[in-house]
Amino acid sequence: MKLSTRSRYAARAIIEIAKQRGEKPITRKVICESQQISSSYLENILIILKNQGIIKTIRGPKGGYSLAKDPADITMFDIVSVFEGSISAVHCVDDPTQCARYEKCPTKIVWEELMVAQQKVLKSFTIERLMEIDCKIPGLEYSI
Amino acid sequence: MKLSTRSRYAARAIIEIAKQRGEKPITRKVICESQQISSSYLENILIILKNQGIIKTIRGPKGGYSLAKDPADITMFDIVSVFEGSISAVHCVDDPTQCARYEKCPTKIVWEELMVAQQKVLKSFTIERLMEIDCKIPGLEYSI
DNA sequence: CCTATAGTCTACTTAATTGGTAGACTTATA
DNA sequence: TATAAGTCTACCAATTAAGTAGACTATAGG
Repeated sequence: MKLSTRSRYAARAIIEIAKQRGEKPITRKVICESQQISSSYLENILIILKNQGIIKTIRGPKGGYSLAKDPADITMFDIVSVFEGSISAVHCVDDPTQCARYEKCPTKIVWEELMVAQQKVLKSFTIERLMEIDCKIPGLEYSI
Repeated sequence: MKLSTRSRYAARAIIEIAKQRGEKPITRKVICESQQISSSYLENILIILKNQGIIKTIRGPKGGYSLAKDPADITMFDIVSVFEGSISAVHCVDDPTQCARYEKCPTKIVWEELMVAQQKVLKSFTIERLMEIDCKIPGLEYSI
């Protein structure tokens, strides 16, 4: 049930990007330095976010990353689900044909409710909302 | 965010054990056959459940597995948390000292709410409740 | 046009985890 | 005392996660 570091790094990077408030793109170097994430590793993550249409990029000097849509239209669910595949805990919840006993399986009900609860929480957090929560503490960084 | 097969097998095995309703222990062989789980693999899982005081065992002929407590006192949270470690998605939610920025980290709030929501769902499902939901369909089995 | 900046692509490495298996050993019933 | 059961130790293979390296491409600005 652990979230991959990819999801967590993505969340932190997106917030860093959102802080620019559309003024100018932020470079990967700056994100890495403030978030203490390896640049090459973050590259993989940002490419995926770009392909998902969550962020956009500009190459060359003065280039960098910026949000592809309004912070109010990006949720934590959008970000996390890219890296965790489906967020459902069990395959059969996504694809009931996978399990012959699906219709009457007692445990299935647990996994379904779990997924619904998770989605609800993740969808409730937009980047906009997180920006309101955010506050800068220079000199401190994440350890995970 | 996927649940390991250990958790899922454990849940299914526990339900199988609970079906005996304390009459006599059920052998691993019987559980495996009805649940289509490898006996050696399930052994590892059942040992862990035993060490957690969730089930108890009797060795030798007429031996097998039975619940160590009342089905109403065993929740899905008890079972899942053994195999997933903590169910929290991120370390810092368990141990805030791990992260220097914890106090004001905007993403932390998401992971915390996620954990709370998960716990709530898992704790709401007791084995007793699942037994009421359960229904037998002989000849069919789980595919996952 | 050249150069420096900054993203992109491909491919690798390493370590951990997951899922699973084998076989010797212990316990206890009949 | 034979046999049915759980237990312990140790291994194996496949996958995924995390991270790295280096060549390549695009573009702003002089």
